[in-house]
Amino acid sequence: MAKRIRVKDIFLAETDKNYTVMGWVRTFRNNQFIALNDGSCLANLQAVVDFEQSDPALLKRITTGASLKIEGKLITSQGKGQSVELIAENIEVLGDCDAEIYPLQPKKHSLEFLREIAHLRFRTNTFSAIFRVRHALAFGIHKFFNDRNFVYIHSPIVTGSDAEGAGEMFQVTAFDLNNIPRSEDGSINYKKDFFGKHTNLTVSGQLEAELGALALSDVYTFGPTFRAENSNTSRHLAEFWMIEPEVAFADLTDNMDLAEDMLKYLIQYVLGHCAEDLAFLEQRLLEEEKQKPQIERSEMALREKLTFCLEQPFERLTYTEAIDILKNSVPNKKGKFQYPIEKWGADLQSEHERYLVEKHFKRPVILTNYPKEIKAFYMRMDDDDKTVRAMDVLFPGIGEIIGGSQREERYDKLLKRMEEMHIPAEEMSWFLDTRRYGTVPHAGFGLGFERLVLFVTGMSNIRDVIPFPRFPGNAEF
RNA sequence: GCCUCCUUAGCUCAGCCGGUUAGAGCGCCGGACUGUUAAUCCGUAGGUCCUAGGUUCAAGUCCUAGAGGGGGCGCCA
Repeated sequence: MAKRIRVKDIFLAETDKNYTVMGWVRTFRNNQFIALNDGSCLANLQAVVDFEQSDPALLKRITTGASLKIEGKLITSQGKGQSVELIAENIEVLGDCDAEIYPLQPKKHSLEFLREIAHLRFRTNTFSAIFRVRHALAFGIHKFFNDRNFVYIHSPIVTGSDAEGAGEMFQVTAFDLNNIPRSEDGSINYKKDFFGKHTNLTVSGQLEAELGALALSDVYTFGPTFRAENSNTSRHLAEFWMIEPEVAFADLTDNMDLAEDMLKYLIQYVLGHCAEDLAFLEQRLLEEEKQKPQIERSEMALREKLTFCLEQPFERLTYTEAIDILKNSVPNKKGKFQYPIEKWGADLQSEHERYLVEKHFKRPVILTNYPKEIKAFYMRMDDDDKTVRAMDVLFPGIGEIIGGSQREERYDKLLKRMEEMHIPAEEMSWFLDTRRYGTVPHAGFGLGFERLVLFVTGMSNIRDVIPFPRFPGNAEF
C-alpha cells in the first residue's frame, strides 16, 4: 500500500505539502467536509472535497463508517474548529459502508447499546479513548516494574492446582463430554485426560510468582485470570487481567509502599501520556452526571480526582481501627447500614468500605491486619494469633482494587493454617518446599487491571473497559 | 445466586385512569443549500409495542410465566 501518515502525526506535519491518509468516515458534512478518523488519536482530520469537480457517484459512497484513502495537500484550515485540513485531490473508497444498516450514527449512543455491538464500538470516540488509555496503563505497568528490576514471570494459564484459594474455577479438558472415561468405581478417570490429571484455568498466578520471588527476589505476573463465580456486578468479569508482584525480603509495609507507588506512577503515567483522551472522558463523565441528582454526582472532575489521588498519601489503618470508626459512624448509629457493625470479626461489606473511602477519609484507603478467619491460608499470622498481615487497597467508586499480604514464610505455621482450613498439604508440597529450603519473609498483591482502567477512565461498568467482556451467560465475539 | 427497575421505528425516548388509525427527535431515502463542525431547511418511507398465556366489550397500558438488558447485594481483583 501507499505510505500513509497517521492522523495523529498530520496535525504536526508541515503544511503546503502532499500527504496520503487512510481511515474511516465519522461524518460527511455539507457534501464537502469529511471527518476522517484512523484511531491514532481522538481528533478527526477534516478533508475538504471539491464537490463541484467530483463524481457524484463517488460522493454517494462517502458515508459514515466507510473506509477511505485520501491524497491531498495539507493547508492551514480555512474554517474554525481545527488547525489544519487536507484538500482532497484523490479519494479512493477502500470499503463501502451501507449507512442504512450500519449501526453507528454520528450521534450519542448508549453504552448498553454499544456493548451489544462490541465489535464496532472501537470506532467510537469513547471506546477508542478507553482502549488507548488501557494500552497506556498496560505499558506503564511493564515500565514501572522494568525500571525497578522486576522480572516478568509468565505464570501458567492451565493449572493442575485445585487450591489456588480464590474461588470457583473453569475446568479444562480434552475429553469427549459425551463419552467420559470412568474408573471401575464409576468416578471420572482424569488419568485418561490430556494432562493426565484434573486441570483448571488459573484463578491466580500468586503461588507460582512466590516460587519465582524466592529466587529472583522481585517478580511480577501480568496475565489473564479466570473465575467461574456467578458474579453479576459492574465490578466483576469471568475473564480479567491481573498484575501480581511478589517481593522477597519484604514485609507488609514494603508491600503497601509498593502498591501505593505503583498506583501513583500509573496515574501519573496516564495523565502525561493520554491528556487528550482523559480530557474527552472527563467531559463524557460530566455530561453523564448531569442526568443524575446533585447528591449522586462526584465532587471532582476526572483529572482533578486523579491528581488528588497523586497528592494525598493513601490512608493506612488496621481492620480493628476501621471497625471502631464504623461502629461509631452516623449511618451505623442511625441504622442506615444494611449490615450493621456490631462486633469485631465481621467481614466488611461494600457499604462499609464505601463509607470509609468516600465519606470518612475521602481518599484511597489501605486496610490491614484483618481477622485470620476471613482471609486466605497463606497470609502471615500476627503475633496476637488473631489477625493476619493482609492488606486491601480501596478506591472510591471501585472498592477493592488490590488485595495482598505478607506471606506466611514459617513452615510450621503455614502447615498448621493449611490443616485448619482444609487445604490438602500433600498436593501443595511444591509450594511448601519454598518454606523448607531457604525461606525468607516476602509479600505481594494482586491488582485487578480492569478495575484500575475503570478508575482512570471514569467509566462505571467493568464490561466497558475490556474489549470483549466475559461474564455469566455471555461469551459473544 | 438474591433484590429491584426496564423492554414501543435503525438509535434515544413520549404515549395520561384500559378507549378511534401508536407519536417525536436523530438516522435512512428524495429534494434544496454549499466553509461545514453530531451542518441546516423541506418532504417520504419506516412498528411482531420483547415472547407466550390470561383478565376485559376493548390491552402498548392490567395479571402470570419466560427471554434479554440495566442498577444494587453476595463472592472478589
